[in-house]
Amino acid sequence: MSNRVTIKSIARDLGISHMTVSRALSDHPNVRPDTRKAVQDHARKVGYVKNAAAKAMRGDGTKIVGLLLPNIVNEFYARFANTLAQSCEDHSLHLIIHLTNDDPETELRAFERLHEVQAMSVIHVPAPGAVRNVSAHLNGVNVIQLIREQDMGQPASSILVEDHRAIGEAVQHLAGLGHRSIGYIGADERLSSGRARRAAFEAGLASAGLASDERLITLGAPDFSTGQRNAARLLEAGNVTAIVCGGFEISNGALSVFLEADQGAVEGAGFVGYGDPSYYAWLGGGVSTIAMQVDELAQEAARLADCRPEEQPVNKRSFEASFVARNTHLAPMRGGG
Amino acid sequence: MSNRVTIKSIARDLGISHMTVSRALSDHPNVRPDTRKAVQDHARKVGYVKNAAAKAMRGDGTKIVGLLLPNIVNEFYARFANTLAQSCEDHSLHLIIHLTNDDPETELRAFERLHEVQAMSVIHVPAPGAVRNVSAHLNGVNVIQLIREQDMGQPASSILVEDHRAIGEAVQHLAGLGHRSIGYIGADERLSSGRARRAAFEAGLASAGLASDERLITLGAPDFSTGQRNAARLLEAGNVTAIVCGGFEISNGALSVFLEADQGAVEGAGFVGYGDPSYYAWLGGGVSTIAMQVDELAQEAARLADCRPEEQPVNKRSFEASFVARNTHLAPMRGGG
DNA sequence: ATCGCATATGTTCACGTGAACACGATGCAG
DNA sequence: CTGCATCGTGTTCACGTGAACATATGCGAT
Repeated sequence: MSNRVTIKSIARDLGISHMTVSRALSDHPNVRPDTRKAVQDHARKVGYVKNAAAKAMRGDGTKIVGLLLPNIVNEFYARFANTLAQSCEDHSLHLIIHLTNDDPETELRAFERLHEVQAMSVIHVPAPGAVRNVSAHLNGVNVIQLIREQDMGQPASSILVEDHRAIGEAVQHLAGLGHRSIGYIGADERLSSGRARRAAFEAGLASAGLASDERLITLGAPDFSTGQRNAARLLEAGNVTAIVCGGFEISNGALSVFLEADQGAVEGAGFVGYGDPSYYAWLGGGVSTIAMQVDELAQEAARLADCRPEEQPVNKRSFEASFVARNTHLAPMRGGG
Repeated sequence: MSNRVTIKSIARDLGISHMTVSRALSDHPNVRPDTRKAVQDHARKVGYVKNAAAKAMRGDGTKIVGLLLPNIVNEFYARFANTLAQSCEDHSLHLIIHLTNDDPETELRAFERLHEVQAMSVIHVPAPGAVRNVSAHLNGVNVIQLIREQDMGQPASSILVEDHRAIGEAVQHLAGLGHRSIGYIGADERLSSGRARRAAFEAGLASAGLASDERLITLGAPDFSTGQRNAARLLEAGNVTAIVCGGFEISNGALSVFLEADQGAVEGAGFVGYGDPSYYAWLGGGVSTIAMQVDELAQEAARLADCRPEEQPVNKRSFEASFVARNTHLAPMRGGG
């Protein structure tokens, strides 16, 4: 049935020892050229593929990279995963995906599953919440945090988005359009990114000469409904003429409120999203937003992941985000046909 | 360094044989209850996690599922992968993702990589092109084809979208709006789905009492640029007043032409897309399209994947697509701010 | 007491790979 | 032609797990 071709079966075929085969296939110098060629030719003919499990058992490292994302539907994460998968191909890494839904329990289980397969590296967007007892699963694992930083009880590399400047520009852009009451919707203080973006927003207000008003800063979980709920609340309260978003899902949620609102309700209201999915260029005449260098983030992630943990120094890199000005005053959706 | 907790290290700790530990952890009956409890407690305390590689080597099956998709940015594939990943979690399966970009060579390499890790099942959207010599990598693998069918030189299950009726409805919907010259953009005959959708389109024309015109049926690779190029061509030629799409990427490409065109160029032109990403509900006032039961497809895929190949009978299931009527005459993008 | 059987535990082995070591053959310096 | 390095190849072992087989203990029936 599952008569797999192994180094030993090749050795039997050729009447030699399995070590000669092993050496020939890994281009070890101490093999006669003709032996090497015979082995390599035969291996190709019978379709030999190395057994990753056997290598893993020897402690040679698994070449498995785990990816933990809140979800993979949001286009930022999807695009990140897409580029990462391609880069992993280039690095001969196996990419295992787990979705956390930003839930610490689910994240913990994902780490455990990755421990099972002895993942070499784990790239993850840390879920909000207290330090979980993941460290048991991180022994000898190369941990790479994405976008957010969180203490894991052991050294970890991180790949961050530096969006301070871009968010400031967004606020100044809105101020330049005459907005004086600008609301903010972001993730709460449990996330490092939530803290940083909120600070960037307030710094932006300050440098635009506007006062910061606690009531216009609305925080919550980094999800669609937080965006939806808070956008509706801010607009209904009527004490805001523009909204800046500080999160991918939050941005989509808030945007949905703008697009589905009556024309009158959001007439003249300004909106700046977060993240730049392809369709933002079209929605409502073009959504102004904060864009990040997704492909670069992913390539850097693959680069960091392609190292045995012991030889990977802890590494921290930031990639600058940019403000994309489009049609900041969105056109709501035309009445459906 | 990597002092992993193993069944043997636990045995040493407790001064018993590793087999007693193995039996206790797998709830084998022949273990004294107190021994079992002692082992399980200790295992939990020291954070034992089973070694997947060792199990794989014994031929116990790897619980690894490979997923081969053209890309993971298109929201259909992203959503499929998202639900599949969650379902795999439920089934305790490890999900490895590979992107084929619809290229047979890349697909072949992906199969080889999955062979390396002895994937138990592979779920894939077959790339267009001739039969590749993948069969060498499919020994003892549970093959599940998604959306498209292609001979792999060995039995394979398949999960398909039955879109004949929905495409027919789309054509009739357009005919009902007065369109007489309806163009079609789809994948060419190398894909089973390309053949089926084209046939469905022509059947739709027939049942709407319209003649089929070869020149209005444009085929190509299942990608964005095919949609873009052919939509532009059909609209410029001016012998078409509506377009039906037969592919996810094709639909996005064609849609981009509508949204970026001058108001005059597409005034009154009808459009029906393929696939139903969330933003189709908003773009251009709402895009009419063919929607599929993505979550159901993914759950069924996980179900089929969670079987040792030898015990998985070949299985063929179809899920009915539906036509979603929205604002069939799209509003182009308003001039940007 | 002896046998037989069930229960609980221990020992050995295989899986595929490659490091470590062992061995014979060749070459070359003394 | 001896001694010793080098080259090509072979043998053994470990990695973690669990099946198969082996052993020990207890207990009831004869």
